[in-house]
Amino acid sequence: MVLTRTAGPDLAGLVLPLAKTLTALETSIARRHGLTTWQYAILAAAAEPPWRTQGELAGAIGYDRNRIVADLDDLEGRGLVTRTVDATDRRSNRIEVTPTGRRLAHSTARDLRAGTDALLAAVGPEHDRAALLAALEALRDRCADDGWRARWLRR
Amino acid sequence: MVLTRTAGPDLAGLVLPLAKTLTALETSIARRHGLTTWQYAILAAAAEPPWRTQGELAGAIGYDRNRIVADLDDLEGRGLVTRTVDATDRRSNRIEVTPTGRRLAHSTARDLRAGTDALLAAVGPEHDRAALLAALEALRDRCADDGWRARWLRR
DNA sequence: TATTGTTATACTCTATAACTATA
DNA sequence: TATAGTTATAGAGTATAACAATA
Repeated sequence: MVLTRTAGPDLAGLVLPLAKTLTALETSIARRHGLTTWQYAILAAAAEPPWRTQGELAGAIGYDRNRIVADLDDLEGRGLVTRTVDATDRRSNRIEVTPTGRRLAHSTARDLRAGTDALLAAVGPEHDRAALLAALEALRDRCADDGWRARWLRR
Repeated sequence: MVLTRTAGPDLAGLVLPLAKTLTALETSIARRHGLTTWQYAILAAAAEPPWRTQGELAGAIGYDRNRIVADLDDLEGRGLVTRTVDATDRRSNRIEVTPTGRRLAHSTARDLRAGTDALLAAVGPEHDRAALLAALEALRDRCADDGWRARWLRR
């Protein structure tokens, strides 16, 4: 969101613009396929069993159970997912992706993958790329570390 | 913002959560120093000469000339910056950071730096860290590349 | 009483337009 | 007329609360 001007290596100054671009890429690609980024996330997450309820689905992609309703209304209306009341618990809905929805999710994922690959090509040889991804994984794990979060993210 | 489930290395799935955490870190640290992230960005950018006008300052940090007004009102009211009409062009304001504002910017930057360093410590030896930063720079530059943007970011 | 889906409401951040004073 | 600063307004995205049906 913001520059953090410091003398040394500025991690935020490197990562934040990159994240902004990746978000724009997701938005652009999803849009070309007639989806919002959340709709694509829903489709992609729901495409892999086990089937989930609406709430679980929302939670699985970091969305919320309130907003997912309208998106599912739209996806269902376009024949990309089906919503059926669970016979064992009539409060909850089972979400299933139709073959059409599955194809759409796959083609979107393919384009998205091609776009990020075209970005990653800037990093050079294969082993540099692997090292980058490994380092990013280490950072991602540290981000989830309770100790680090308690020390640095408490208000 | 969103998961991009693909088979191979998922750049967005690695970078986006990291960016979210870095943003949360900035928000948290700035808040501890009584600032919003934008206010900190303003203070940090204005702290280094050449002195700028409001609009240039906003542009320099990716902010906009409308919203910076209220932030400068606040910063000025707290004695962290001064706003003086430019004598050569009475339409524009010259923004200057006070010694107090400078100290606040520095202490905030120090904490921010310490937080990201604690993250980067997860990456291991010094040369791995350097390689990561170099790779991120390459990605950042590729993000700005007109060819890539035209191919992947057009709507 | 608790939970699932649903709807309504409010809040934050951002984007656009319009006004003033200077040039 | 054009520009810098300012103000007001509208929009997207998000978060919170309340409701009906079901358990």
